[in-house]
Parts: sequence; C-alpha cells; structure tokens
Amino acid sequence: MAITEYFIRFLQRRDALQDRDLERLRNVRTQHVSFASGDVIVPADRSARRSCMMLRGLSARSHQLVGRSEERVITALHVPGDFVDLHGFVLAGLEHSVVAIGNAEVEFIDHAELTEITENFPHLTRLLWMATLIDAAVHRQWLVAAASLRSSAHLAHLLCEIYTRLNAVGAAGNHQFSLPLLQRELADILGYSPIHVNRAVRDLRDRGMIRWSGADIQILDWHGLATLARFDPSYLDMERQSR
Amino acid sequence: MAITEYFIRFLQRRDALQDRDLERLRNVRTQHVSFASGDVIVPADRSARRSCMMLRGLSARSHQLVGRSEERVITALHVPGDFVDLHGFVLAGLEHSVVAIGNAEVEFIDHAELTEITENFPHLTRLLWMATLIDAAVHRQWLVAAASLRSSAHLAHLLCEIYTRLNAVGAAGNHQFSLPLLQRELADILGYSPIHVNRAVRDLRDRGMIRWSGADIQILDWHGLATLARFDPSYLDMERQSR
DNA sequence: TTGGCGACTTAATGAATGTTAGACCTGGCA
DNA sequence: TGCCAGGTCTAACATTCATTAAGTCGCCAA
Repeated sequence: MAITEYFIRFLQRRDALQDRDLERLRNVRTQHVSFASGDVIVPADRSARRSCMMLRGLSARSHQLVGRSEERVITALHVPGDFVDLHGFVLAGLEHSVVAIGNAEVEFIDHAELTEITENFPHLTRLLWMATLIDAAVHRQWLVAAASLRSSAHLAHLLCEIYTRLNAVGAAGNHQFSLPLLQRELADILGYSPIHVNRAVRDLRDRGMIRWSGADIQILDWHGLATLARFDPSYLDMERQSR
Repeated sequence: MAITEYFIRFLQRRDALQDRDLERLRNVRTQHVSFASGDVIVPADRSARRSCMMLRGLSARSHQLVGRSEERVITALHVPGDFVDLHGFVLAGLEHSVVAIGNAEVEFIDHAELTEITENFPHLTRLLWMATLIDAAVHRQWLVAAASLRSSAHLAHLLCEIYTRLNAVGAAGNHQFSLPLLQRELADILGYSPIHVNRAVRDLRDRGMIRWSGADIQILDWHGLATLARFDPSYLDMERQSR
C-alpha cells in the first residue's frame, strides 16, 4: 500500500512540497496492519527496521518503569497522519513501546526506504526531520502543562490538544470526538492516580464544559475549556514562511 | 571561530564520523558570544537566522506562561557541546527562549551553513537530526520523571542526568560539578514551589547523598542517588552502534 | 435470568505540595 | 563598621493529590 494522505497533508500544512518530493512520497511502499486495543504496535527495542504511521485510531508511547513492572507512563498520544516512531529510524533504538489505544490501523515503512530518501531528497528529509521536531514541541508543551496546571486544567489541556490535532487532519469536528482511553490510562498520561483523574473529569463535567460517556466526548464550552487550560495551539502549527 | 570540539565528541560518542563529514564540521564558521547569568541568548521568535551551541556554562529553555507574566517553566537544560536550538533551523521558529544559567559562552552558526550541509552531506545531516532527537528523548524522560517521582527523587533524577551529561563531554568528573541554579530556578524546572525544592534539597542532604553549597555540588552516594531516582542513562543514547 | 467482572464513581483519611510569613546568612557597599 | 539586598532556610497552615475501601453501573457469559 501507499503512504497515507493524512501525512502528506500534515507536511503540506507546514511547507510547500515540491513535485519531485511528492512523487517520491507517493511511491513509498507500506505494509498495512490492524491492532486491537492494548496491542503492542512497536516494542521497545534497539534494532527496529521499520517505522509506523497512524492511519486510523490512536496510539501511545508507553514507558515501562524499572522495578515497578505494573506501572507505566505515557509520554505521547498519536492521531492519524502522525509518523509515530520515525525517530526510531535515526536513533539507535526506542526506549519506549508504542501501543494501540482502541482499535488502530497503521502503515509500516521500511527503514531502507527512508535511508534512500535521506540520501537523495534533502528537502524531503528536512520535512521528515521537522515532523519529529513537532513531536518534541508537543513534549515540551506537556512538560509546561504538567508543571503549571492543576488536575482539571491539565486534563482540559489534553482534551484541547487532542481535539485540535484530530480536527486538523479531518478526523473530528463539531467539538466532538472519540477518545477510547480508560481513566486508568488517562492517569498514566497525566501523572495522577485514576481516582484523581475521575475527580478532574467530574469537575469539568460539573462546570458544564464537557459531556463524556464511554469513548465519546463532546466539548460544550470550548472557550471556557481553552481558557482554563491556557491552551494556545501555536506549538502545534509551526507553519513555516517561504524559505 | 570554529565549532566546538565538545559537539564533535558528542557525535563521535554516538556514531562514527566519516573524514569528509569531520572536515566539513571543522570548517563551520561560528561567532563566539559570552552572556551573563539570566541573559536571553535566543529570544522566542519566528525568524531566527542562526542557531547556537553551548561552549561553556549552562543554558535553559524558558517558556513564558500566558497571562502570568512573572511565571515561567524551564523544559530543558543544556551543557557544553549541546546544539541548543538546532530545531530552530528546521522549524519555523521557537516557542520558547533560551537563557543563560550562570555565565555562559556560546557559538552561533548561520542557518545558511546548515542548509548547505543538509544539501550535500546526508550522513552528517542525519547526525544533526539525531542530536535534536536526543533532546526529545530527554524531554520524554523528564515527563516520566515528573509523572512517577516524588520531589526528592525527581530532584535526584535531574542531578544524575546533568552530572552524566557533563561527565560525558569532560566538563565534570569525580562526582563533582558546578550548577549555578537558584532554588527558584530549580522550581521552574521541576514544577514545584521554591520552598518545596528547598525541602527536597534538605532531604537529599540529610540522607547524606549530596553536598551542595552555592553552585558547587558533590555527589557523595552516587548509587543511592541513582537508585532513588531510578536513573537509567540509556535514554541519552550514548552507546555507539555500528550503523 | 443471574452472577461476575471491569470500569466508573464516591467518601474518608493521610501524605505530598503550595502559600504565607519571617528568620538567618552572606556579600557588596556606603 | 553597619546597612542593604538577595538568597537560603524554617515553621504554620491551606490545598492538592494518593490511598484504601466500598458502592454503582453496564456488559456478557453461564
């Protein structure tokens, strides 16, 4: 199969794609694989030979804690169009695994193909580089949120970000989206106990900001939620001017 | 001036540098600039034309909080040899500023020179890419630490990481180093109040793990400190693989 | 139908952290 | 020398969050 158009749109939103680069991208061969909720998509390893891109559903980067085998921390969530473990191509390996959140479909790309691109398509290489750096910008924003927001506002920030990212690729609209995360998994993301996550959810509900049943979330008061979270989406866009 | 040997060692510790790449690196022209503690080295901006590399001292990535002008969060610390804002070359701009921690010296590199490298030196380009991804791996580890460690262990983790990074480039040894951070700045890094940072420092001192006076830190019990922090340096990706 | 399981929810208690206030300590300087 | 400023340290109290325990709800399989 071929690379997802989501990713092409992701790049085009940030920089002009030359015809030659676009053609090369469209010729990338991929393997399409489906996963059920909780499945390991990419194991933590030092020798991956391919990287994956989200096609449908969500995935998370999961860090197992040493010495506490049942605990983990989630450091990133990925939506369709994200080149989830592209960094595994450049680094010696991954220090975390990638797991499916709800049912998920991904496309795997062989590293050999990426190597060929880096040797012959400098501008396209730079766009791939950029994609990994936007992930890093999101990491930084999560650090800012963790350090400066209390539980409800922290949860609100996550909801604002995920909705914005889903909306940007056309996977959500009208302030509604599907987030098949258990409260226990939310706790792994936000760094709280599951009980405290529950309090935060209740708080946002009691304020009339969201409706949340099962995996379905509706944001009733976007402005209130974004204000509470001090959400500023500019870290996601990183649109470049002409270069 | 020329690029710092610290950075060349940083790369060589991770991957073999071909002669051609090494020669190109040594021919990079830089501007050497000194800063006093607290100075802004790189302002948050959307149009930087150069990036900087640490030569001496420390710097930090500082995020100003919207609507709370006197508050900030520090999402990264940089030691000699770090290519601090290399990501500013690839992205449209920086969403944070870089400030000096203590007196600091940096070397600025024009983006035009980096562009030339990306067009003609694919392997070297990949090493630059790698350098930015190690920053991202550190971000993730900070997220893990923030989510899973209590104050003393969290502080211990920071100390273990900074010492390991300083030691790796030869800027510290014998479990001693200089960290000219005020407790108020440590609070901006760890996401605690300055008072609570003080409690954490006292706790590590009372346990006999560190000696800390002014900017000088001596780690008395490395094993105890690393165990408390559950510190595993593998995320710094310092083991060199054949590629 | 019924029982059990898993997720969600709530309450009560204690630990971790924030806030306010002020004492101490040190170095620079009049 | 004496004063001032900034940083460090401590205490008392308030808030946030973790832990334990237990109740509720919905789903599904026997």
